[in-house]
Amino acid sequence: MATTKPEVTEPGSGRVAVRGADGGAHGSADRSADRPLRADARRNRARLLEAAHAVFRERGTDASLDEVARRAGVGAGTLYRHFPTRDDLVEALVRADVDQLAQLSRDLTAAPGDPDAALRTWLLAFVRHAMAFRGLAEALVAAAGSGTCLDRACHDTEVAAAAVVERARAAGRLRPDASVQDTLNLAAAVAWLAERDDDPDAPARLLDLVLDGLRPS
Amino acid sequence: MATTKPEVTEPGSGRVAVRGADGGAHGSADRSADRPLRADARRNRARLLEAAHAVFRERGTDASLDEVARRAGVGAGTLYRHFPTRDDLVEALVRADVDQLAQLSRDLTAAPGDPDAALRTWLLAFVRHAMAFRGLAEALVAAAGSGTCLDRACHDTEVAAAAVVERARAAGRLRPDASVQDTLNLAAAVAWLAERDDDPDAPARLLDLVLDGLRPS
DNA sequence: GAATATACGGAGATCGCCTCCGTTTTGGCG
DNA sequence: CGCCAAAACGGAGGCGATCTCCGTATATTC
Repeated sequence: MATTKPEVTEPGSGRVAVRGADGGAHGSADRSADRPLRADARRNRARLLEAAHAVFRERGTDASLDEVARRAGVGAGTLYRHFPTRDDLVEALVRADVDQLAQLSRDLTAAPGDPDAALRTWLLAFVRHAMAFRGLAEALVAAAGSGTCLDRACHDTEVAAAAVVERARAAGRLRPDASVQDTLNLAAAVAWLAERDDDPDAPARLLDLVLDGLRPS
Repeated sequence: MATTKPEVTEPGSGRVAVRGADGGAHGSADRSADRPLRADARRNRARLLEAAHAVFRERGTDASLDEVARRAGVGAGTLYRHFPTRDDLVEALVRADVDQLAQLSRDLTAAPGDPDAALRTWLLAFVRHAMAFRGLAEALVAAAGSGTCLDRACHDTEVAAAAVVERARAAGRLRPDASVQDTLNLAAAVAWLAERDDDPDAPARLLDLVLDGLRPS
């Protein structure tokens, strides 16, 4: 989602799906048996994702969830059953992007080539993804390491980042005192800054500024 | 405020004060005549600032304004009369810090010494101030150039920054393609990252990372 | 010690979050 | 089929936050 078209049909369309956040304020236990969703449930889930995509794009990740439900043509209860917290919804919207970033990381580290350029390429892709909705960068940084559902996405992203970062470090193109976390955080900060700037190459420009700081002196 | 003690008595205690944000959704015209506030009004204003300081410190700049009013022992109407928007309140809380930063800028540029070190000193002070409350960095960046009341604070800060930045640039210690805005924005981003990190020298560490990127290669 | 401008306060309209539970739909099975 | 239990739906409603409106109270002025 997000950058890619509103791909309504989820990867595992006929399987699993809901999975309470559990880490959050919602005490409800995990739905342990993961039987396939009923037809109407699947349909509504897709509608919700589509509506959320549209609404978040217009108003940012802080948009009203009731509005999402309204625009999806379902009741509020249905929304919260599928996505117990806002983060669950964001996570679902961002999932495809996260997987794409993981793939990109694999591609870049497999191919021979400048590890430095690869790092820049990957980070720029990350920044672009993190700018899919206003407030997303914030949500990602806030979720990192807090056990939230969105945290899964953060963790996966961090793993993907680690490969590219470590390769650059091994090639002596990254200062040793800058961790993977630092790198990712600073990239998120770039997205955070660039998201309120209509200049289309603000992301690249800012990223290059901080990236120069991350190289060894 | 913020870093300094809860200095309740405002600089111009007997003069001026309210000044509707005007740029916002509040259509009411400016209170043109700036006659002194009535005694009770001045007292309530001070109580509000004190309460806001405490509440924002505990819960960040997104805290409930009703709670601020409650804790100040005044009605909601009184709060909104004094500070029509949340930003007005934040601006008032931050005012003293802004002036202090302006002073620091003057001191640093007047004194002889390494312009590079001066830049770092000033930016670090800025980062510290921007971390006074959770959410402050966000509010500042959001307000910049949006005509809001908080925008005044941003502008003053930018002026203060410009002096220090331009001096560093003149000494060839800053890359030419990094503007004052960039510098300040990146420092705000550092504050934004550091505010959810309990490591007390995260600010300095992160600032040094980005500062290295801002120097000429 | 009025008179008047000024300021106060809090009830209440509106909106967003989230839950609860009566109702509806679906999918399997005889 | 038609029935039934499980699954899912929906929206009313409680709660808390924002912000306004206006009757009341208080300072200042003469």
